[in-house]
Amino acid sequence: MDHRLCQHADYQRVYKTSRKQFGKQIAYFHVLRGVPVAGREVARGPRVGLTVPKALGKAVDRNRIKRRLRECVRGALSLLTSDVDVILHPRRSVLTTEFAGLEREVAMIFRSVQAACDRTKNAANRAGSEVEPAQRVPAVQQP
RNA sequence: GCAGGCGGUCGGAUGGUCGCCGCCCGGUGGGCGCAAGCUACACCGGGGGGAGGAAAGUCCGAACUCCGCAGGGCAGUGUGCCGGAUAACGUCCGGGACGCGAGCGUCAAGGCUCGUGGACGGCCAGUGCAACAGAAAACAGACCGCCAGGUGGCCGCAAGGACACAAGGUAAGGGUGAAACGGUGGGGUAAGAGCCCACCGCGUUGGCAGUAAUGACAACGGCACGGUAAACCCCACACGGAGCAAGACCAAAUAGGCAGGGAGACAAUCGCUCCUCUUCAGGCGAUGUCACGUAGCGGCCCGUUACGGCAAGACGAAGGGAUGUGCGCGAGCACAAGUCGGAACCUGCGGGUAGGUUGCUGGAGCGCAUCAGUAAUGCUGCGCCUAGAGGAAUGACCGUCUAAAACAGAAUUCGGCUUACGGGCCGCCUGCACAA
RNA sequence: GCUGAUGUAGCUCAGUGGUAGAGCACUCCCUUGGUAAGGGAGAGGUCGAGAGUUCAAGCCUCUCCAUCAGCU
Repeated sequence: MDHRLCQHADYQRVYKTSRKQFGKQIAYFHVLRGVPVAGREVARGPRVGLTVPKALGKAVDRNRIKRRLRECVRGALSLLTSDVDVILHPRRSVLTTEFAGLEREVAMIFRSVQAACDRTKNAANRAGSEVEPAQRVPAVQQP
């Protein structure tokens, strides 16, 4: 299963339904993917997208940022277990910092994302057993 | 040897561990097929390939694709010494003239040699522009000046001297400017002046050399023809427009377009028929029966249940009445209410979106050699295949050379230009130092 | 990727090749008991950068830089 997030529509969904959170050198968005709609195939497993706008530098610098981050994501992907979409917004300092520090940061982000997913899933299960789910994320999951 | 300038060339190498994107081969599974086999899907194994000299800026030129197009002209845009190269070019090569720098030479200039630079046709077709300064800025003119002679008075014994005035002569000197109808030297003169002479510049003519640009030479002229065309313009030549997000093919859902079906029959009763009422003609509806369509259920042509076939869909004739508007003193007359649409559903067709496939890399290609050419380049032969993605592939870490490499990332493809760039190598020129 | 447009004072914009301007904003003065308005004076510009043409460039030509917009 592809762990990349590609479609423009997917990006829009993540941006709409989540709030920006900040790490030291990377800002990130994350959202749980909804229940599969009948007749529509939905990808399983975590997906990660990168956004590197033109303001971060010229083509060489942007490519380098993406490559370093992809390498970090490859190492830390096993930390994400649920069906979650994550978007990373790196800063310019990603170009120059030590690679080991970058790896630590990505791992930390993924751990916190996974923890947040577990929390919301448990809350949804408890609430969904009796009444209408009042939580924000499950409400959005309805098609 | 060092420093500087110009041109060319290379654009980190190598080893290890993980990882990314195409391609090829083999295997397994899936799918299709009676089979042989095929396969665009998934996985595994192996092999091989994977950014640039500028990939950049998008400044030119092409290929390719679509649109337009009888033919010709105007307008517009671009190019602009000559010859050659090329698919083409604003590019490249060679040559010429000109500018700049250095050296040699000269009293000085002209000149010679080397290097180097550039959008280098035409102001003897026409029109325009030139602030300020200056007397004067364009078929020239005279401010301060200079000048023999004339007139006037003054000084002086005289020779003559200085002054003023009018009419002239002159352009050497002063001064302004970016630019003032040739420059230097000599003669000449009242003062001057190509007025005359020598050299230079310029122009005209002539033949000579050269494919040509042009060059050198001779004779003559006697200075006229100032600058600006990256001012309008003239001359010569070239040019249709858009661009791979061009274009082609396949094509879901939803909405919408077009065509057809839906839009049948029978009997009686009760109704409707356009502001309203009455009558007539025609038409229509509801209820009923049968047939039909759609959906569900039952295994089925069949049965059964539900729904559907629409504003009671026509618009004609005669007469009476009400309302509104206009006209009319009024009686009254005229006009108006309101328009033409077809439903659910089914079938077919065409356009077309998401999405997919293609265009997509073998080409005006690269390397080597021979030959032609001063060269750019071309012919021939041999060898090579060298990214092709689609949110977009080359990375991370550790070694060694060696220290951390500079500018920087393909997106339809080529030929150029321009701009950015650490360092290495090669060639040419200049200067300095040392040695012979 | 392709195609266009624009850069002038702190801001918004003018500017036929001949000394760079307007409005708002800023500083000082007058006016007022004080403020605003009004009047007067003043400061503020590498005309995005660099070359070229020209006697002379904000303007003409070329090359760079930055910003904005359109095509999907």
